[in-house]
Amino acid sequence: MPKDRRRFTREDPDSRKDALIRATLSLMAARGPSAVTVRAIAEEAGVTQGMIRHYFSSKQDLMNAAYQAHMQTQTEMSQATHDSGGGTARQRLARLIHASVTPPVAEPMALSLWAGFIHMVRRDSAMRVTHEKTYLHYRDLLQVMITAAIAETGRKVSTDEARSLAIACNAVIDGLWLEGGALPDAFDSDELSQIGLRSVEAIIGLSLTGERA
Amino acid sequence: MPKDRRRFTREDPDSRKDALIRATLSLMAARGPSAVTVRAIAEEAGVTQGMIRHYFSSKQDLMNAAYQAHMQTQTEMSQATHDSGGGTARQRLARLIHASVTPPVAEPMALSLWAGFIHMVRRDSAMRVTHEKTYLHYRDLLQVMITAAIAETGRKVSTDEARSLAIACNAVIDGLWLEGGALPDAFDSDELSQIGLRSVEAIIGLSLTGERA
DNA sequence: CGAGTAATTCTGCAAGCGTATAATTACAGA
DNA sequence: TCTGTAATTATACGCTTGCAGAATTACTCG
Repeated sequence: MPKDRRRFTREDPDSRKDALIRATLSLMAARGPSAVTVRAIAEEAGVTQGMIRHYFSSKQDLMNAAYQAHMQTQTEMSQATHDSGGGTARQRLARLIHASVTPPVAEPMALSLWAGFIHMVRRDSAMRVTHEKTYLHYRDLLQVMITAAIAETGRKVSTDEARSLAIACNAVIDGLWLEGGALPDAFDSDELSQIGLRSVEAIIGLSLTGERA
Repeated sequence: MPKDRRRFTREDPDSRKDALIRATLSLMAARGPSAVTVRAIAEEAGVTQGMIRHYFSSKQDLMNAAYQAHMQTQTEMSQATHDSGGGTARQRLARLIHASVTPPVAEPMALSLWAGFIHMVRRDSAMRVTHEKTYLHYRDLLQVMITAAIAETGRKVSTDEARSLAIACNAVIDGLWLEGGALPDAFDSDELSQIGLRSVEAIIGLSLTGERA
């Protein structure tokens, strides 16, 4: 009777789920969607494949959870810097922009993750809701901060105008994030951050750094 | 002796390859990377699966060809409008921007295609070369046109400055392209095009439409 | 310390995958 | 019209996939 069944310790559900989610994201980022199999996830998480269906109702369910976790992390990372520290609205806006186009928010693996999930977003309504919420939440934050930054200089903007400016600034940031992730070696360090800052300044017609462009 | 073997007609190699490539792109766009199987491709193209390995050395080889074909189409579509028609450099730049953020260049399926291929780009060197060439080609075109547009007003820009402006404008365009594709219902028609135009005007400090913002 | 139970591992299955190759067919040229 | 050959279809193989359920183990509670 060969008793080579592997030993294990019971862990609390949350840490097990977390391990599975982290394994999923790690595989998706490093090796693409086709490498995200239940067996690979289990191995990466250090468990056997049965655990996936024990803690999630299906592989797709785990994917949804992983996507949600990733988006939340991205949001938190880009906003942590600007929330803390205080300063003027312009300074906080500058910090938000910088954080959004530099690591750890902007890096090749984050782009891989985004690309790996985006096609599921189109077909899975739960994932689509997560996606829209995250995007609009970020853009709304941008809109509020742009409005505040402009207000500091005494000018006022209508809601419609602020919306357009936020869409534009969001596009610059998204574009730089995308390019930095797709061609990581094509730009100097800080180059994308500086370009992002100057572009937003030009779009909203306002210096964020105290210097004149 | 059941002779239910399907009838067929011989076609020239180019049209067969083209049908397989179009089927590949169609599946990738509509149903994502996991739906792109040799059997699905063959069915979509109206042939049997043996054809794929008859005309391509492997499925991956077909994927490369499809990616290349897609990128070439995108490039041609975005540049067709601005090349023809003449006009000032500013007018041609405005047309290029408009074409780049409106259908058929900017649409959900183009984004799906891009996302589906991007992870292969990271690992396959042939695909990476195609990717870099396409990206840099577009950005260089942008840089040339920005330089020309500014020159029309009598100003001059250094090469370094033109490069930064091109990266910034490319980011806006990419960002709007991405957002239009990811949330097709979140924007009015022409909204993204107008925002793109105004943003580029602000970044390069120049009116492209003859009006003052 | 012993029994119950839930967490975890293990094994198996049906379906689908990419690839290889044999069998057939359509067409060109003699 | 017949024959050779390349294009096309059809079939099969070995492997992997997601999923399901039985077997086993670690831990809790009396």
